[in-house]
Amino acid sequence: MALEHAILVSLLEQPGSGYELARRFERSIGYFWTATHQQIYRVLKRMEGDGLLRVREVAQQGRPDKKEYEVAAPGRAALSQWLHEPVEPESIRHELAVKIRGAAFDDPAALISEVERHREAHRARLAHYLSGEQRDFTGPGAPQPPGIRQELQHVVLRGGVAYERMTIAWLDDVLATLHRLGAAPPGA
Amino acid sequence: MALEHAILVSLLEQPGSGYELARRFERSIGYFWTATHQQIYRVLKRMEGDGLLRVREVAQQGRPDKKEYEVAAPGRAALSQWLHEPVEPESIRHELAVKIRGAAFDDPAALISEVERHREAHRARLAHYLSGEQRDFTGPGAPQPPGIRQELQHVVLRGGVAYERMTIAWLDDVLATLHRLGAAPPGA
DNA sequence: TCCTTGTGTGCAACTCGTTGCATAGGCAAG
DNA sequence: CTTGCCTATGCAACGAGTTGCACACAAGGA
Repeated sequence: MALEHAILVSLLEQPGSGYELARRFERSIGYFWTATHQQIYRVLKRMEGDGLLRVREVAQQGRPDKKEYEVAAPGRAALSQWLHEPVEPESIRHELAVKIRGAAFDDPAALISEVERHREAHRARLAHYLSGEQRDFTGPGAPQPPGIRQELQHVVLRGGVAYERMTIAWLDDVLATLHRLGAAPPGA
Repeated sequence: MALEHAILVSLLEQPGSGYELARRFERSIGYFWTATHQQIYRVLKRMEGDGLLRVREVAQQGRPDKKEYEVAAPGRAALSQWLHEPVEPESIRHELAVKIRGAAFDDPAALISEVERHREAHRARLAHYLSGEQRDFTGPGAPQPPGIRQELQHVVLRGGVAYERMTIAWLDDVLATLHRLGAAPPGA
């Protein structure tokens, strides 16, 4: 059900079409909740049917028409209700960790390039977060003083930054461990 | 498909029944991959049908019989193949982050108790990891010198510890932010 | 001219994952 | 002796999420 809520939040921040939402889910909101355009279109249709959203056909020039969605009163109420009920702390799912444990039954050194690839992806994401932070929150163009919305978006972004930094440090630890094991004789 | 691989790793570490696997997915492997017993039983059946696992009926006294699974040669090969192909870096899914951004459209202060609850859950998980680390890796009962399997399990556990520490620090940041906003006048 | 890229929406089929329920025996506490 | 918990396996139904494909039009480059 969380996709619904992520869509409500995103549409409250800014009304938009399914396509636009899909692109937001590649950045911004997508940093901590992912969805494909298929899923988004399907859920938007259902939410509209449930009266959570209003839709408006918008003609555009040089582009196909779009359906712009915005949050209706029941949608706002649904979000508010969800905010007041507890959600369970996340259960992490980390494929790479499974691989690392699995490497004990194969060749640990073969994982090195894979881990380096992940490290590079996280480094790039961190750089991306930091430039976004500069642009939207700490740079000269940022709203002064920041509103509640900016404050909350910023603290979420700081979480992303902390996550990436922690992950990069851990991947360095993993690489050091794999190199150490590569130097030692293999065996189960 | 990652559940299959997590099961292969877990059964290589120690053969066992669906029930036993389900319990491992509540600790150990479950720290970075979750699954319910339903899913596990279904996947075990499929994997056995695909020849990845061998099954053996084991009679027990005072308890129902169980089916003990162990990895067959094709299962080992499937794991090895997976280890050699790249997986995409994780897309995080963090419901609490969605809530925090959503709080801008409701009452931010109402989230405080929820965030505190999460903080407590992460604190408990960290304590649990640390005691497990002491028991299995850094304490006096740990194997000396550690084998490859221990080294890799340990580095994964260190990742869990780093994750929990980072998360607790971030939740403190979130709490400070929410308190600061609570002192200021509300408004969208 | 054709091919690719981008905007915009959507169906169909599938796998993954969750929830509720069912069965069945043993064991322990009230 | 009944209630509840633990071990142990499983079905059925649903919801969440992915993948592949399709259509339609516009713009730009080869």
